[in-house]
Amino acid sequence: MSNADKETLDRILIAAESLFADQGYDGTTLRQITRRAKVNLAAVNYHHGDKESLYLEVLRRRIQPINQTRLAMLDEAEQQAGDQPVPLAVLMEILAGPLFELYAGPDENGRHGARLIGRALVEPLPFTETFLAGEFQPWLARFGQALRRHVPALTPEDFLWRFSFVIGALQHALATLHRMKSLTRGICRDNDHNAALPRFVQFATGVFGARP
Amino acid sequence: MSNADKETLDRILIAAESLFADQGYDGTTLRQITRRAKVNLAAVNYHHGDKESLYLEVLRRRIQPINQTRLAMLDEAEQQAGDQPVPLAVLMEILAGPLFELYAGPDENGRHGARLIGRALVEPLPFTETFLAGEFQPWLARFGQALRRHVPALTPEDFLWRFSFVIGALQHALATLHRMKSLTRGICRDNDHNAALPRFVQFATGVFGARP
DNA sequence: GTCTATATCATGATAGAC
DNA sequence: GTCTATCATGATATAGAC
Repeated sequence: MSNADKETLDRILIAAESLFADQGYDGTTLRQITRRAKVNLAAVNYHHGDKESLYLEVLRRRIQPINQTRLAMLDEAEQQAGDQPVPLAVLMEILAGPLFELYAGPDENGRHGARLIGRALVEPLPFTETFLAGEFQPWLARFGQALRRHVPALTPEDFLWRFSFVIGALQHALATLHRMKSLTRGICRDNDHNAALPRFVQFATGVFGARP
Repeated sequence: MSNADKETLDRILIAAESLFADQGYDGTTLRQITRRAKVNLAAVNYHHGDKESLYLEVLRRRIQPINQTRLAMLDEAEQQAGDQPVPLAVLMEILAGPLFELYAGPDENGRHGARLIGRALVEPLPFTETFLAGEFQPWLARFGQALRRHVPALTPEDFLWRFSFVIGALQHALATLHRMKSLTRGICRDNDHNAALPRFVQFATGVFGARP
């Protein structure tokens, strides 16, 4: 693949990502994307097929590395723990860390990607369902097992409800990180991932910690 | 207002509500709404002006009674508590109870309204911002004060982060209540508000309970 | 591979008859 | 108040020149 291709492709993906994160799938037009990417309208169809395919590519580009990292972190943590359960705080770091790192990392567009992941999971589009299920199911199954060991007395239903609450808190945090200042009347800062991650870990550890 | 008016108006609002809840604002067309409501396409413009006004009316119809109920419950709880803080579990019932009651109540369309509230708060549309701020700010301020008394040692920033996590959990629970079965591979039931509310109260009480 | 030009269609909104 | 008919716009997608 030539260099010019790569740049055009990347510009489209990056422009699409930030617009999808801000406005959602239906709220974003291909014209907005090509305008921001400074490419011709036809380029997106040529490179990515239709709008749905483009959206899935944007998602896949962010979700796959994150879930790979999570699996690798889980591997290492379980090896270190031996027969013992992986500590709760470590599990929650595995859950949230890669997302906040994407948000904060060297890739300045990562924060749009992280926000988009939160948004894509909240508002389901029909054509993303099987894709998202396939992307998350493998690592979520293993993560759930590891987490389950900390609360063996909970019924499966109780466990899943608690897990659902924690996932909701994480997605909400990701989706609002860029406007926390206005949401908190100036008390919290915008994009303050350094504040968010440890507080989330503490929060989530407490939820699954030793309580009735 | 004549009876026929009211029925037409209501049919439009109810149809719009369920479609907005399923597909979001941008994903829903006026034609879908009028088709489901079995009214003419022009009726919605005649009665409600444009699409944005209709959306705001749909939201207002659900949000106003809920926040009024919350304020009344808070009044009563504070009167009962006297100088003492209102118990945490009571506060969380005030936060979540009216929403789950709308979801489960005698109005069979309430569940779409409850889901829409969750969705409207997650994915902000430019033209809803001032409306939503105005609707929630009055009661949220009082609720925050009451909740704050349980964790006076927390910094304002820590407090707001925890509150944000809890709000996110609540919104996520509301937004996914109708598809919990598929999300949990059959373990939780769909629309099981009787399972969700007490578990949320327990969860949220724990988050603000006596922990470091 | 890239762009111009365009085909095709659906949308929100309205004018005007009844 | 309600409906038919229609408008202007902007959407996705593609055909075909270069």
